[in-house]
Amino acid sequence: MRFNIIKEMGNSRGRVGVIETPHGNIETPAFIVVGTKATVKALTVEQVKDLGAQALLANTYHLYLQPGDDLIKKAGYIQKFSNWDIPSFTDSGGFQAFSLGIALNKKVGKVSDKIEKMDMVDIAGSETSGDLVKIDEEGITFKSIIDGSSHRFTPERSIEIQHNIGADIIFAFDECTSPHASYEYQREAMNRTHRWAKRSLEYHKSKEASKKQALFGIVQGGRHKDLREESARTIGMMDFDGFGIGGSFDKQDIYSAVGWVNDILPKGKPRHLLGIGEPADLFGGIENGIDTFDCVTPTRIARNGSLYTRDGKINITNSKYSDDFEKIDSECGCYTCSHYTRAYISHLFRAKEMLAATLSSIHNLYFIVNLVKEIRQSMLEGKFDEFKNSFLKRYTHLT
RNA sequence: GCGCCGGUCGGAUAGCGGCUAUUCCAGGAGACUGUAAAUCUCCGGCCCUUUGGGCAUCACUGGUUCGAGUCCAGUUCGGCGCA
Repeated sequence: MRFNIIKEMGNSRGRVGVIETPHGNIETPAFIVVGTKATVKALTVEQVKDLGAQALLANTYHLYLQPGDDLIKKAGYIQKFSNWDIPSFTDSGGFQAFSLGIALNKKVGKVSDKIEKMDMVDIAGSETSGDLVKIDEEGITFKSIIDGSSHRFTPERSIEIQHNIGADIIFAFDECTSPHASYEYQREAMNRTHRWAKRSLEYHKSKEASKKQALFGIVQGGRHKDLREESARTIGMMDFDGFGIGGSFDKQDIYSAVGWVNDILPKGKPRHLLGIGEPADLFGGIENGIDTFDCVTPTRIARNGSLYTRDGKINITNSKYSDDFEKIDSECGCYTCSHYTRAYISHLFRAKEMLAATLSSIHNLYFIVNLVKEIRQSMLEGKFDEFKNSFLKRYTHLT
């Protein structure tokens, strides 16, 4: 993998670049489409490519459990197995320490609106007590979400599985903490993640796969400036090919946290912001030095009836759309908008037809993927701020 | 005409003497950020001084009872059977 920076913005941390992988280039900034189980839900990979996606991201934990990483290797890696003939990423499985642990247990998300002190006290003590996950120094013990069987991931095992899956860019094994975790716990988890990063890197470098697959280290530290900076220094000094910024955020502080980190990370390597992708977050991330994003939001909310428009999100199942014969977004050039109306999509949801998920996912992914492309273009033209302001003004209905 | 069975929210249901009448569907709204998500949450009689409170309600009328959707009688509507 190689990363070339084409242009740096003078007035912010933003940059335009190209990541070269064995399966093609990614023009950055870019939105990476999530296909956890080696499929983007409701879509064929041809549909995903047609809407403009440059790369895909799958998940180590899910593919290890089903169908098994050995099988994917045997099939000819993920490129052959699932016909993903474009650049690909795999997440390390570390996020599941959070999503199947404390997040499930306490029903909290990774991005928090309101950090309440009472919650912090309640949750800090039981941070690792999720029913499906146990964390220790060596690794993480999971219960399978499929059959309840017990499985263990260590940094070495995660990398081995990711080698078997064969994505172009893979991630070090890390621990994602709850935004409600105490400072002390965030520090403890961050330090563990650093030790795991070193082990992930050493294992990776010892294998032949490291010549084809790039390994990104992950910066943690929650929403605390000192921890984020310490994590960026520690991970940034290691010989990774690029970096992921992970963990939990206070909704208001995502961009500042990203900025703290990117001021420290080496400039010449790509930075991926893990799991963030609301329109406003894309602008905030990019101007703070993020090169790639992945996020489930466009596809998940699509399946649940929420669709992006230039004027904000709409819930297409609302009764007022049942006889609305306009496009989802009047300015959208996606396949869905060029062929179907709001009324039709609304009908498909009410009738519980599968096509609702497909057409909605195409639209939302197109919206986000191409928004990032527009942002990239605005950067090349030196009009980032102008584009950002006009987009967000309209999207958030603020005048 | 006689007999039997039944009428509970828009639909379908639970409840078989007790305190807040259940659940599912349809309907309305909201949530979702490295996917246990085609998922989840909330609303659904009326009124008020609405973080609460009050009054109703199980076809209708009357009765038994401390207490009735529930038991009894009649009425009414519907289904089935027999003439």
